[in-house]
Amino acid sequence: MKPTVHDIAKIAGVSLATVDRVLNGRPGVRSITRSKVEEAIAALGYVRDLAAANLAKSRTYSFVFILPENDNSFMIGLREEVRGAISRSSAERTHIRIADVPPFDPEALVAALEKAIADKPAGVSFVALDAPEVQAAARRVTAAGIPIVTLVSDLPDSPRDHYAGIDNIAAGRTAGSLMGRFLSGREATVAVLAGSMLVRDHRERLEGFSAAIGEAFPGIHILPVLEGRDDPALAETMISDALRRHPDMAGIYSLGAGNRGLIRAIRKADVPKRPVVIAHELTVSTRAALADGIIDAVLNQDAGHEVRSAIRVLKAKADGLPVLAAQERIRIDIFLKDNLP
Amino acid sequence: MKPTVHDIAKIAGVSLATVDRVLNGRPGVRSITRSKVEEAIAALGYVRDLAAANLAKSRTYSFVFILPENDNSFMIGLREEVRGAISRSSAERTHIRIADVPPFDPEALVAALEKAIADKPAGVSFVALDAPEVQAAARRVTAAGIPIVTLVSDLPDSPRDHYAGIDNIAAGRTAGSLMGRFLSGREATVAVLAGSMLVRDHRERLEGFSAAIGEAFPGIHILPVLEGRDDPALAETMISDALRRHPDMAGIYSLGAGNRGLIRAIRKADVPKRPVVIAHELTVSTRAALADGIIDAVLNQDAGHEVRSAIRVLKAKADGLPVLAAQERIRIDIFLKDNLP
DNA sequence: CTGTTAGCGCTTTCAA
DNA sequence: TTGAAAGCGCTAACAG
Repeated sequence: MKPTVHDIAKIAGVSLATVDRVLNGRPGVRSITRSKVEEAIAALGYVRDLAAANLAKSRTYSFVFILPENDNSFMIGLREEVRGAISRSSAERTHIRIADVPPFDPEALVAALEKAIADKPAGVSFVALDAPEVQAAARRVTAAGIPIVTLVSDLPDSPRDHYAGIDNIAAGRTAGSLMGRFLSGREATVAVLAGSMLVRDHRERLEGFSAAIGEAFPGIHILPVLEGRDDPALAETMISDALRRHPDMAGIYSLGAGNRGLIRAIRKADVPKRPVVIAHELTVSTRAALADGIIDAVLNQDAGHEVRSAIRVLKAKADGLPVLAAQERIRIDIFLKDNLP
Repeated sequence: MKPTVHDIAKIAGVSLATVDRVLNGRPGVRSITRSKVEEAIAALGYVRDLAAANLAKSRTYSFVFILPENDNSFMIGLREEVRGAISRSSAERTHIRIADVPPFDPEALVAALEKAIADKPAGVSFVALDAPEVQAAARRVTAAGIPIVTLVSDLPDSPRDHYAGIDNIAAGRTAGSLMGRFLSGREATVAVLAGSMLVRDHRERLEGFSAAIGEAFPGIHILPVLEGRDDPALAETMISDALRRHPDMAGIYSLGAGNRGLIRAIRKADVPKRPVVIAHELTVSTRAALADGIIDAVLNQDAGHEVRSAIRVLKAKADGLPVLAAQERIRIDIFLKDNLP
């Protein structure tokens, strides 16, 4: 039989309450008593039954998820996943609040973090913006003893406990390699469509893409980045223009959102040969374009996995437990039309 | 406050024991009483607290995992993952037994299934072999009320509750598409190295590969399949021979195991240009070959995910609970040297 | 500083 | 056919 607190109490010759105090590092135990209990714990190889403990405490983990009110499919999907987690709250002993913030607004994010601190939740998860004031706010969250998991976009040089998202440099490199291979390393001109170079993810993807191309495919020439602000209409205009100016354009890497516009531009384009297109995030539109052969590959991060992982990690951190690294690694999914889920 | 059995008892005007009997569909309740209780349950929107129930029952889920004593890296890794799960047993309230069976031996698998039935576990998971006697045995497991999750290799036309593994036809198609794209659709000869055409996974991968090539890359000619029995030494000989006979060979698809031999053969080969190589399963050797540029892409199934998923699903089935399909879908991971984990 | 006692939400004898 | 009461493993008052 698995040892319980009773066994410890018996062996150490103390009461349940004292065992509990030692187990939970609460004060008010003579060090001599404490060590007797600790010996018994070690001798028995005791491991606490978290479920029973949570039952006794009628514990629910309260978390705050701070999400940007972005209207692209990916962010909408991410929010949907958090809602899904909320609907499973009772079974998972969680209480999750979604805090909405305007996109790309560090001030608003800081305010939301302050509000979260006031709530004293068991954990906070947010889509980070790479700004000093956000880092400072994150430090305050940590100082308040609240675990942090950054979601989708990381906050380096901050004390966040975990990042639930992909390695964007690696994603960019992957896109670069695929582009190079699909173009067979021949002389070619490729365009890059980004949302904004102010966003860290986009900068990193571009960095990885350029590096991979530069190292292995010297014949490929990358045009200056087009910043489409993740806006379909703007993306459409920019890509149409670019295709007109460079009718020989052999490839397009779309590393941000707004792919609906990109897809429209390509469908309408009057070019001898469709360019190789690699985009990010599997959405209704990119999926359809992949199936139709308009897009050649889609790199994806699984929003559901990210949200579930963030919750698991926050729980573990709240309980001071280790996480299963392999389970929490967010993959860079590569989808061709052949392996669509 | 979340409603509890006490609330139900109060509202229905019965005792806890009766509520419990209704909740668990146990006999000995007048139908009039039963409906009173059911009304109360519905009115309150009651959902049972599984953790509390398991505590009261001091329940542990006992599972049997039947694994082939195969000595390739993938199977070794799979076994390692099951061991990892065993080491987490106490926290996860599971008791997992590994049953070893000789590989590719339907009789042995059937015997192991029979033994599992005798154990009366809460669930069984096994790497299926596609044989009628195995299907029959699986039916007996189901008849005994034991949930089944097939692992890595599926058993069609059987009543298995779930399959924790990848879609091998899609994997083959993916390999085919990548091969075609990497070869730019030019005239080319490619070889296929399989373990055995008697294994369903391998047949399906070949089927998908051939289909994808046939549909989109008519210039590519696929040589007759080489059956290397997942044996490195044999694979090495076969690939070396093939490269000698076809010095112009442009690609190799290795859809089984034994990749160490394949890699050695390629390293030693005296050919003008290295072929494009696509292999399955990320192992120490395929990983190194990927990094060195010997292998161009590796398709992988995450053994850790498969095992954790199998356990989650078996638990859910044992409790009659639904599963989160998105969480349990095993992806076809595509690794280039740029997105290695 | 330490122990007693009453639960958390559910299940399970054992009586009635 | 129903109910009372004890208990799963742990925690949290409240006394001493």
